[in-house]
Amino acid sequence: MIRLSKLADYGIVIMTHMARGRARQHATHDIAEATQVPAAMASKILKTLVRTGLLASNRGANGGYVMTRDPAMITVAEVVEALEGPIALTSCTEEGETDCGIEQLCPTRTNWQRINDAIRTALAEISIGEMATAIPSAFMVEDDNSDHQVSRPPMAKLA
Amino acid sequence: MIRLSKLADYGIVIMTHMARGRARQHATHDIAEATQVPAAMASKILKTLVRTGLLASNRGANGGYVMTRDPAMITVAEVVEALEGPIALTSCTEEGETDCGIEQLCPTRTNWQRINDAIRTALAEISIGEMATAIPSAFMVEDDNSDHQVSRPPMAKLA
DNA sequence: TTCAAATTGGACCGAATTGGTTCTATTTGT
DNA sequence: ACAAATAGAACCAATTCGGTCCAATTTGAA
Ligand code: FES
Ligand code: FES
Repeated sequence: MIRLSKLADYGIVIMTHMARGRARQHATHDIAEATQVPAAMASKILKTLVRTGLLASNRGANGGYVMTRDPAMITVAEVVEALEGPIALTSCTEEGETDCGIEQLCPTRTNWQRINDAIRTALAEISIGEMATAIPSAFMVEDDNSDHQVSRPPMAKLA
Repeated sequence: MIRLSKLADYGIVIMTHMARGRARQHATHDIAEATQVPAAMASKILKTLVRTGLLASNRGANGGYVMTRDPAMITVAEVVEALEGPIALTSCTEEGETDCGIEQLCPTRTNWQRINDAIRTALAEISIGEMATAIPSAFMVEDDNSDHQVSRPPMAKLA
């Protein structure tokens, strides 16, 4: 009923991958290959993740991307927000858009806010760290190609 | 970060309106006027709400739409689902789409499910009744034109 | 110093989705 | 018979989205 954009979907997959790998730094090419996200797409995503501060980059030869924080401290909400742009709330709740006289009273408005909050909270309660390591390690497969792949099965649709 | 379609947005506004008005039956024209949703649009929405069973219709002259349930018993989740089509979960979780070998183990998958559930729950925890009547009645304006309007300010963007 | 491996930023495009309209058929009260 | 409604579907325009491509820059290494 609510669709998450592929950008965000991919973004989470990528972050999860980076969190899992023991390598501290990852190059676009490797990430794309491992996650099956089209390289150009992955690049685009990585770039914006840098802009938003969730990743840092080392340019030039032997460059790559590094997570700036402990994966356990990064929420999926952050990743999604980073990729789907600034969190635009209901137009009514936005600054300066005082069109419908009864702002202070309108029940619909406050209820929407409740819904908004509920969703954001849900998304903020799961960390990339969890996404990456929720499997009991005993069950982990040898070669880490068990990485979550996007190939055919994208994670896209929500709820 | 997550956009609700205008269809769903409008749908909720319309249902809320119908819940609020003391009239049991509402004609498309009146609803459109009251909510500022373009008439054709409103019509389309009402039709599908009937198809999904949230509304009943009386055809012919003096016809109109009626809620089939107590507004307090209708959740926003239901309205949204009714209008945005069947709830498609992650392709991986859908039947028959067993592409990525490790379904049983993939942590990402189970976490997505958690997120999905969290969101659906959030949406299911607010009833149309609440949307319509959350204001302490003491504060209600005389003429019910204080109805939530869509005109300029649509409720569209979520979280 | 020159080359190759990387990231950066932005423009760009085709396809899918969405928001919205319109038209015809059907039902029903008067 | 007529008018007021809903039913259903086709249809169109505009936006958004998924994805690609390119020119510029940075940096390690031969
Ligand atoms: S529409 Fe703006 S407050 Fe209700
Ligand atoms: S991608 Fe299907 S289970 Fe992880």
